[in-house]
Amino acid sequence: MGYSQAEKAASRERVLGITARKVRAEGVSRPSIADIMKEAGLTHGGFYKHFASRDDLIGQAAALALAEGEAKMERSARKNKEEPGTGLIEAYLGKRHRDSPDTGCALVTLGAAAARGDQSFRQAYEKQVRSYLDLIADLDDDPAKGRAEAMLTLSALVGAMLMARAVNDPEFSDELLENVAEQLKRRESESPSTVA
Amino acid sequence: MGYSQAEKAASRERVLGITARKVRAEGVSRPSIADIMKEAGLTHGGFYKHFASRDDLIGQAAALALAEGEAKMERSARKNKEEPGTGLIEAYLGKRHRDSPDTGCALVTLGAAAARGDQSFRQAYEKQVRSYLDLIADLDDDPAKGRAEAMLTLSALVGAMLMARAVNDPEFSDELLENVAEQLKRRESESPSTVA
DNA sequence: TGTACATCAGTGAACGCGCGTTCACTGATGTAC
DNA sequence: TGTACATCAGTGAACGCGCGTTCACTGATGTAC
Repeated sequence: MGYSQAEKAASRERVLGITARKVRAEGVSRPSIADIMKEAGLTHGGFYKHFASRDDLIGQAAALALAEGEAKMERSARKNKEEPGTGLIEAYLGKRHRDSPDTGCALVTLGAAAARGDQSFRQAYEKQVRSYLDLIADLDDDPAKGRAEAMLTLSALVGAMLMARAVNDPEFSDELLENVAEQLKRRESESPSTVA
Repeated sequence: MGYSQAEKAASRERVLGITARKVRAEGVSRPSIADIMKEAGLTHGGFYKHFASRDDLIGQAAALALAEGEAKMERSARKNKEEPGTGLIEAYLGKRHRDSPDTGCALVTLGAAAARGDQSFRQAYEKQVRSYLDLIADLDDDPAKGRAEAMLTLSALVGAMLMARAVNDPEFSDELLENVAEQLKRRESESPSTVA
């Protein structure tokens, strides 16, 4: 039927965005090209006008998922509070975040996949980890707080969310999120600030 | 050729153990029945004498992987120290653990899969989380330390290992493990012990 | 204790389906003149 | 500004491979007598 260059670019971005969501929700191996294209309102044949292969798409979508997740998290954190440090903790360990992995932080959903992935996947993942560490340091009131402390905070956020999603009992899941959030916030306020 | 009941049981256990390792190393979707059976020294046809379906095997293997991982971790922790609390932290966040995911803690490798999995998978995962929390409480010197503190510790262990494996730069990975371990050990020794 | 026979773990060929990839084709876009 | 034509995004059929699953068959095991 003939399509303009703008339409092509729009199609590409639509496919990429849909895949970024699917990858977080279903993992890197499950989403099929046919399903993705159908959700984008296209047929599977045209796929290769946009991407060299399925791996190519998944790689780009994973990188996008990582970037999207953090951007969203940062917005929530800054919006919630005049104390964005605890705002981040509350947003990250919130039930809303737990219940919408498809739009949430991809460090949680893509960690195991990145560990088994190729170099570019791991680089994208690492970039996001570093970026989160900067964000945590940036949001904190106490600028003297160290890198090591940010690493502990990020590890606890990611680990708690991973487990809260994987566990079967909803109450236990809530308990995990709430307790870890409370511990981290207390740590934040007590602020021993004795950096090594 | 004819096989004894003991041989059948041995085959079954071999297949299950191999799959438990493969599942941690490659995820739940990748390992194929043919590959698993070949590694067990068998042909793929006999598979259904032992398991109802691929899903059946994967489910059982995931549960086994979770149990094996923790048992191994507990052994390392108790062996390493007269202070098994810090022993656990060192064993868990050690490079040996990072570099052998196929025999390590499956909370890390199977978290995202469990989140997308069926109820029995999630129950097995949850059981292991609870068991780890008990273990952490048990190993700690200070019996007054609370459940919430154990949750923070476990979250940090799991999150740090997830990221340390996913990141590309080996030095950064080391740094993550070392800093989080140091922070957790300091927390352990300072022991504010002010339980809510 | 020895013999006859049913069982069933393991084999390897075959089936069927899903899915990534290819390809000939269509027709509006967008450029050359 | 209008006309001719090459380009190429999108279509849908077809291909081929991997893989889960089935099945007829084999022959030692282990039980019945």
